[in-house]
Amino acid sequence: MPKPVLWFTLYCLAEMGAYGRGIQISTTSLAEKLELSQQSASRHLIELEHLGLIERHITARGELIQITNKGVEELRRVHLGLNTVLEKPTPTFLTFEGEVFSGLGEGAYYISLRGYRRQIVKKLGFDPYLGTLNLKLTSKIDIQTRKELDVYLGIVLEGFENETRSYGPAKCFKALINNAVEGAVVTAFRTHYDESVLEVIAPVYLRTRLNLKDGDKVQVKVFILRSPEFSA
Amino acid sequence: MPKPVLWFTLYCLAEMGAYGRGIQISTTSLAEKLELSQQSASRHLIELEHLGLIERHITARGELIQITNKGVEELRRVHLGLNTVLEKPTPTFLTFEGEVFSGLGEGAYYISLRGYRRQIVKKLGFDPYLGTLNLKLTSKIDIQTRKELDVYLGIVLEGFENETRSYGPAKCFKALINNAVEGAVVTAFRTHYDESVLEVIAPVYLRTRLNLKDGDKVQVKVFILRSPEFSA
DNA sequence: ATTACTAATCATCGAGTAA
DNA sequence: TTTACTCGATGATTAGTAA
Repeated sequence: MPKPVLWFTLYCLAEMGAYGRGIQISTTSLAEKLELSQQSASRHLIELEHLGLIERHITARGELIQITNKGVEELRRVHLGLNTVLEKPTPTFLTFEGEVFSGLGEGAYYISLRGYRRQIVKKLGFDPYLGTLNLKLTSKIDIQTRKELDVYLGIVLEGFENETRSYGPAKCFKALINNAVEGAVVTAFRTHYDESVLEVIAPVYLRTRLNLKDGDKVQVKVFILRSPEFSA
Repeated sequence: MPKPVLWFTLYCLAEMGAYGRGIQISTTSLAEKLELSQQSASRHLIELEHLGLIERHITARGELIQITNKGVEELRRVHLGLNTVLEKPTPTFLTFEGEVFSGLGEGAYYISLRGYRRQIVKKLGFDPYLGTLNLKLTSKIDIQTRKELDVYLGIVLEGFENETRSYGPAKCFKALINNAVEGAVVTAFRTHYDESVLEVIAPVYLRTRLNLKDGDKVQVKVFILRSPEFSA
């Protein structure tokens, strides 16, 4: 979590449209909105950039500011917290629809590692098929929803290291694929690769079990744990 | 708007349950959550109390903290802002159901004042019947929703003064009563009386027009202006 | 215009401690 | 145990100004 003052500046930027389309603004006008000096606005932007929460392109007449995925995550975290506090119903599951595509087989590699595999058996309750089903999310709303996963509590697979290298932690959610097979969705922890992809694992080979080929549509129901995580 | 640091402390308190039931907590344990010193936690609580955002009852072993309506409003304001930013659909109207009851006739008094009446004609487009229909909200969800009105933009009736005294500003929302009559809901601006009451005005005498007597249920559809207000 | 440096100012914080 | 004071240290903000 960034410091409250910085979070607030980030929030202000978002209100002005820096999420998505991005905005062009001068530090002076930002300062007015924040009720701070031009110098402080400038410093805040520098610090937010260093934290990786915004991207900037400084031009002659102001700067182009865009909130990064990491930045949106910080906003989303508080949003979820407020949802809970203000008694907005928190979903118990999220549904996605994606198209099957072939990855490069890294999924299979990671799952085959004993460090991960043993945790999957223990924490998810099944011995995974050694491969992942990659789903490309196409609708805008699904991609949007996908990002919400980042701030929900999931089942954590701890990072570990073997002789060769070290492996980071990952976050899983139990899931139901095509309303038929129980499995899980796996997301790397705090690594922002492609936000429009869902990686699914299951105890069985999903392609044969569900008779899938590239381009087929698949529905996934992802189960959320109650409260949003709240930590740095 | 309180300072960002204080807002954040307020938010933390809310997360711990200080909204609604209230919490018993020591400044030391609060300090841990905030990652601040006990002294700072203490100071924050003092300041929040001075701002009227929380109420405290200090006991031998910690203090009882309760977030006030004003405090919740501050949280709600940011929540709504985040809704907009994160592209959650903002409602265009809110619906309520309440029971008719007889007030003390102050409604009629206020509306009869030229200072308000002229603004109603001009800004709401009708000449109001000189009285209000009081609705008591009974369901918890309606009372909850009623509070949301505080942070939405409405049509503002400016305050004024006459020979006798001065009158504060009020906020209105156009409304549809029982899906039949067009009128408006009036809320005093930043005065927190009874949060479970809705005051309705209309160009006609609603009790005869809709054939209402005390205790009858009435549906009200309240129309919201686009964006939430964002100011002190 | 801009952004952002340095230096001076001012607010906030935490240590120590009283009640 | 508590809360919350004083006060010196820390850190954030603004003024002035360079680029």
